[in-house]
Amino acid sequence: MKDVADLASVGTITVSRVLRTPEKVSEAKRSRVQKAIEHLGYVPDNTAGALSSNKSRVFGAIVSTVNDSVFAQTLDGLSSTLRAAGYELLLTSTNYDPTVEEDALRALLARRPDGIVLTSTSHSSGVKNLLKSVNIPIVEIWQLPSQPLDIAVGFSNFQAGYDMAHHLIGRGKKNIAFIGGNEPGNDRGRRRRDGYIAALADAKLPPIIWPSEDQDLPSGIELGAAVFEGCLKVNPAINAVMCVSDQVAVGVLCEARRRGVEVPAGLSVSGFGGFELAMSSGFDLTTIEIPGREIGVASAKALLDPKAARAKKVIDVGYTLIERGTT
Amino acid sequence: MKDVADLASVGTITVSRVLRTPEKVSEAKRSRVQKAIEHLGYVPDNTAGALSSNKSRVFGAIVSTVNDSVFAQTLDGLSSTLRAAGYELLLTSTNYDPTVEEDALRALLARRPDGIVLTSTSHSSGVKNLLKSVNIPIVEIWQLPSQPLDIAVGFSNFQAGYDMAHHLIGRGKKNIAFIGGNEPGNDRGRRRRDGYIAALADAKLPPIIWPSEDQDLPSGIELGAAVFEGCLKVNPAINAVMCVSDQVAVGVLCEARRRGVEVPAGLSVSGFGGFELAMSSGFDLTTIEIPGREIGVASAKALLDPKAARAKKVIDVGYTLIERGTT
DNA sequence: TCCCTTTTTGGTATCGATACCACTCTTGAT
DNA sequence: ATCAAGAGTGGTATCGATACCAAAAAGGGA
Repeated sequence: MKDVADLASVGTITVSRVLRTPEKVSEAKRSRVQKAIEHLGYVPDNTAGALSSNKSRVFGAIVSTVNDSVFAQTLDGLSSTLRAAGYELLLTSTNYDPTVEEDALRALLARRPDGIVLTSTSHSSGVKNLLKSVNIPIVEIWQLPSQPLDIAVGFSNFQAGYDMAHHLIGRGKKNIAFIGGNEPGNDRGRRRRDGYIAALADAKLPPIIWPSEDQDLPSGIELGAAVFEGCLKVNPAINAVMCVSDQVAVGVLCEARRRGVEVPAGLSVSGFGGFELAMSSGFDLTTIEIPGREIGVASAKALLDPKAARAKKVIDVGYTLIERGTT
Repeated sequence: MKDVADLASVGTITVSRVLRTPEKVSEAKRSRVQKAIEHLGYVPDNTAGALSSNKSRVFGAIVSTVNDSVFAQTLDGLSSTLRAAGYELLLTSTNYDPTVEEDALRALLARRPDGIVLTSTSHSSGVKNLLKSVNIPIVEIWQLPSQPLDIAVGFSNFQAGYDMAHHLIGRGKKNIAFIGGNEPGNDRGRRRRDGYIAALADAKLPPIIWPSEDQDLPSGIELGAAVFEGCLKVNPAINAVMCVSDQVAVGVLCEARRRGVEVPAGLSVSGFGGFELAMSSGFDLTTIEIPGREIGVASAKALLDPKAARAKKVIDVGYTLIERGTT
């Protein structure tokens, strides 16, 4: 920076101002400095800037996994929006292991981020204390918690589950099973199941949950395929399955087609998530779409302007129930 | 840090050593310092450490998208391995827009990463100059470039395309079409297609490529579904389709089933990528699986020990051709 | 023309850790 | 008993930017 300042015959502080607050520097010097920067190929050192200004221009994210298409969209929206504003994203994934969260957070805080995004689950007290001790915006995403730590961006899984069950009931189905949602450390599916249970209770219908907590079955597509042997065999009266995810639903549809089960006449199927495949003509699945990218964009905005976001506290981006051919 | 040092009655430098090189501190002081750290809830400031030691303990990654399951696995492997070694990952995605790469890189370099991972495509000269001017390990992933900038981790798309075409030829198919691979800014699919063309040339068979460059068709599953109207109608003799991705292949399979086309007797179908769905019993797709996570892990190791990695220069993780029911 | 306000500019201290060097204290061999 | 080698420890300068304050330059009205 000293070199740039010398070449442009200005003070170092003026170089700093050209980069951070160009409007405060006169046109003449600004262009001289810019030319010098280009000529020397100067790349500023943000670690030094972070130390002196106490602003790292970096945000941290702790997510359960990047390996999920809707989740990836959120990251995409987050990172693009932040980068457009001159910020970068420090990413950490926990792989659904809650014991990792505190370590990951500690490592993140050592990099002095200007804010943190994390997936909202039940956090350990260590995590809560760490978050309370730093004075930066905290954004919890996806599930809207009843008691947000600071700011929350997401939607209600319970309500989504309720709505979908209500939709199936409205189609005249009386024996509706809920498939999946027992993966440990992922309570989002569980909340959708709770919504399902509530909707069936309101309609005075008995809930059927499969598989039960103690059954160890594969997840995703394979679970869907196993429905026919495991769930429908025990209870052949079932004429609708509400799946915890689109992946499971696609598994059910593939297997139904193979067995010649008519959808939706013989069996209604619904999904959740807006998985690309489900939208395609080949499946035509009724599902609930989550605006994944929008969650990312809204979180980024909350981080960039925490004052405005804190006024709202909870930002509900909603979801869309899309009725298609399988119900 | 001063507070911790005072509480433990040691010098600040000893506190620093407890955190970075604990083996160089006597047992007694080490535990005293550790107790003080815990008692005060001290979280070290890495930005200061980065400034003085010239080591940020952060690596940068520039990827085209996180929204792709195999890609996400790579990120996952990368981030987990780095975190286990006490490093963090600064993530930037370009959304397949090559003009973004230079800006993203410049922003990344301002954070003084200890190394950089980027997807190997043709880089602009600005990007190359920036990379040359910094003296840190650069790892190019996925496609193995003929002239690596520094270190490369991946596999040969050309060879993969060649092998799959060879496999189909070996199954006795003579009229093999290649579906997809024309998306702009993504030359990996194009290389697989080139491998296909080479294999057909070796077998003295005519290549059939669909869609042509100027046709504007959807990508992914929808493209697969469109094959029957667009490609097979023009050339009904085709009895095998080699798809640029598993998504496209799944689209073909769904539509084939609907139309009652027998697979593989009437039409062989192959994919690429190891998309979860393709592995499932519902599709049983012949495909080429890429060890996405392994690419990430190997890249992380290369970043952490560049000397060893530079000795190899190019690390080929290979791929696996998995013959299943569709060919 | 002069004085006051506003804009533009630069000097210096500072952020919090680590590198470097110097020093003390062991330990073990002669 | 003496000395050398090495382990353990601390003081101080330093990394490269920005905050803070002061000063200079530029307008603008009387």
